[in-house]
Amino acid sequence: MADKGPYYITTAIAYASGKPHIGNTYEIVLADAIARFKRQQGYEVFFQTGTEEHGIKIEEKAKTAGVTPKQFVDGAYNEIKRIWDLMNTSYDKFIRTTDTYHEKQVQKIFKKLFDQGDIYKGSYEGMYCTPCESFWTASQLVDGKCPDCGRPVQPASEEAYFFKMSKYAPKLIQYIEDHPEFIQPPARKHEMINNFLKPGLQDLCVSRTSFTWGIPVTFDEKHVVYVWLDALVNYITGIGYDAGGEHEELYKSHWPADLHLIGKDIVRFHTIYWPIFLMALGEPLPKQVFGHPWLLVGDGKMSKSKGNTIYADTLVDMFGIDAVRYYMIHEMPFDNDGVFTWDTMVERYNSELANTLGNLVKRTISMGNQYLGGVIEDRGVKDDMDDDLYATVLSAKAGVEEKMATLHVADAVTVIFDLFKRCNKYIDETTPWILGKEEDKKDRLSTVLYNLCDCITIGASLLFPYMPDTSKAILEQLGSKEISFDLLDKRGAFVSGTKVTEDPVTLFDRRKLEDVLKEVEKLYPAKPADAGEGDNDAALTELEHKAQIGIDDFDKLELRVGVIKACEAVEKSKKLLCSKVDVGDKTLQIVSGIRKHYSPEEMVGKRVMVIVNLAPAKLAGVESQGMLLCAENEKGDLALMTPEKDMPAGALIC
RNA sequence: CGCGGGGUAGAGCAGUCUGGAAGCUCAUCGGGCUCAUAACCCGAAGGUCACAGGUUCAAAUCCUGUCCCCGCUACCA
Repeated sequence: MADKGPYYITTAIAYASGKPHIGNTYEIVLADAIARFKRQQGYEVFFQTGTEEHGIKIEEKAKTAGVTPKQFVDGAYNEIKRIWDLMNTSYDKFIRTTDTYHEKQVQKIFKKLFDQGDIYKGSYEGMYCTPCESFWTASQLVDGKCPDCGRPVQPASEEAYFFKMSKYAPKLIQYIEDHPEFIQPPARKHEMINNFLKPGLQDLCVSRTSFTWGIPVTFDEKHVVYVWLDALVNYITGIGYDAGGEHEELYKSHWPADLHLIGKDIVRFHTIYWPIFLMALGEPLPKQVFGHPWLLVGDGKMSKSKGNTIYADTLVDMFGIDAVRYYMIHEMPFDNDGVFTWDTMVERYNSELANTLGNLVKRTISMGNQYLGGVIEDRGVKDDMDDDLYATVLSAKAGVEEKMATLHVADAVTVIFDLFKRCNKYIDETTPWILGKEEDKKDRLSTVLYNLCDCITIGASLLFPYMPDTSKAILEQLGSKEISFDLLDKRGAFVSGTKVTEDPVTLFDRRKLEDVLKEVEKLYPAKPADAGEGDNDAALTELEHKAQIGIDDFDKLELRVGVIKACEAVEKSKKLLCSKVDVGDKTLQIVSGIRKHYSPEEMVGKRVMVIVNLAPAKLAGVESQGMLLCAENEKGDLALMTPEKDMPAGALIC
């Protein structure tokens, strides 16, 4: 096969905080399909994935678990790698940000950028959480509070290193506009330019002093390198970049990357910060960044028996590796989030895998054995029907290439399954079981079955990048060999006279939805029905718990019943309501992000739970002097907390 | 008037750039076939292509306005 040159593809590195769920697993499978396809086309592919192992969160999780951070990430790494391997992904390199060579390069890179003036020492203005000793930027805050402990934060400043983002912004805008294919899907590009680049980039804080589980800055040891700088450069350190210019061969041949495959949530880091870091280092920018949508877990009707966290290994146990790969690859729209449901999983499995594909292979081989003793020869008795069959089959390769060129991976798979469907139709058109009964039609019969084996060989070969095991299994049953990609648009992939297997195995056993649901029920036992609807059953959700506190911590809070006297929408906001709340001896003005759930009218008169002694803050320019407490479920629905008996405004909650 | 994406058959989606008889999968109904995994093949029913205007011989597709949904951002103390 012709060598088409290097192709470097990466996934984002997975955060080593626990077992990856199917949403995380989707990315590696998608990347694997692309990588395998590119190899098939003849590219010299290098496919990198890995784990991000630093940061305060990991430091804390390790503490909670009573192990060292390193022990903790070793465990997470093993689990992540196990899932990646389970999914049969063909990565060439698995990088860990705790790998020594990576840490060394990060330190050299930091130093280099400092020496050339792109990184400078300044002070970090941010929101500080005293108990956690952590700084947060406004965007990191969760509900305006510390994302870790949920407590209020105060403005503060500390010494930190900054990267001069603004210096490179014009060059980056130019690059993005000159390379319309750089950010995919295109919608993301507009978000980046309009939300970040056009308003002006802020310098990025690239060091922290608030935790130690990170890569130390060599010349100022109380600082560790900010996690994103550490993480992003994995794409170059993994293939042998050296900040001193002593690059390894792999780096020379494969950088810049052809594709960074990442989740849509981190597009900003990959299309703004990462390119700017590279510009500062004087290295070329990656050719394309694709922010893929998310694979979500929907709930649908059978909610009682379902959880929110589904892991790939659970699915593999039930359906097999390739069926899960198929689902992940095929059920995802190009730029909309996809949803996993058990119904859809079973439906795709039965309809496409068992019926269309599995059954096709089985019936073809069975007929070959039944009528021809298993030896399939092309005896040259042709018919117009054959040309029509081949018209579809031989154009499939071009169809797949076209779809893959724009990363429409799901559509590429559809093209292949259209091929298999056409084969099923051909069987009905040619009625081999009738030909088989008449001695003088034997030659025609043989040709018909030859054509089928030929077409299935082509289809199975095209299928390889997406469902490698299935592809191999089909070819093996046909007695066929792996076919060079260049030959997949020509007749004759299947060698005339080949003997097919005597007892074809069923590739995909049909599954009954009710049986699957029973298994699911066992795996995810439903919580005893307490509420009426039960449609947001959280039985299996792993809740994140906060550190235990003492009664004295609780005593710091002043919680009282408040009565809402007046309420109006905050004009400049979509989410905020501004309420005047009577808390007994005074009326507080409180701004809350609940506009989606409550109208100003219905708020008035409600008795609610209020934190009275929260430091005031401005939201959308409006001062807020407290906080209304709400319960929130995983879907984001909110409900105000109200006393279950009538209590007066100002009643202490304790 | 912050930026962007979307609203197409019961469900899930394609088609919109480059106007030219509304398509795919599943589900439903009818028929065919029996090699095969209750499979496979054919056909039918089912859509005012969010709404209202406009351009055009012709609009799901182009233009204008309106209504909903969803991301991102600012701001969910």
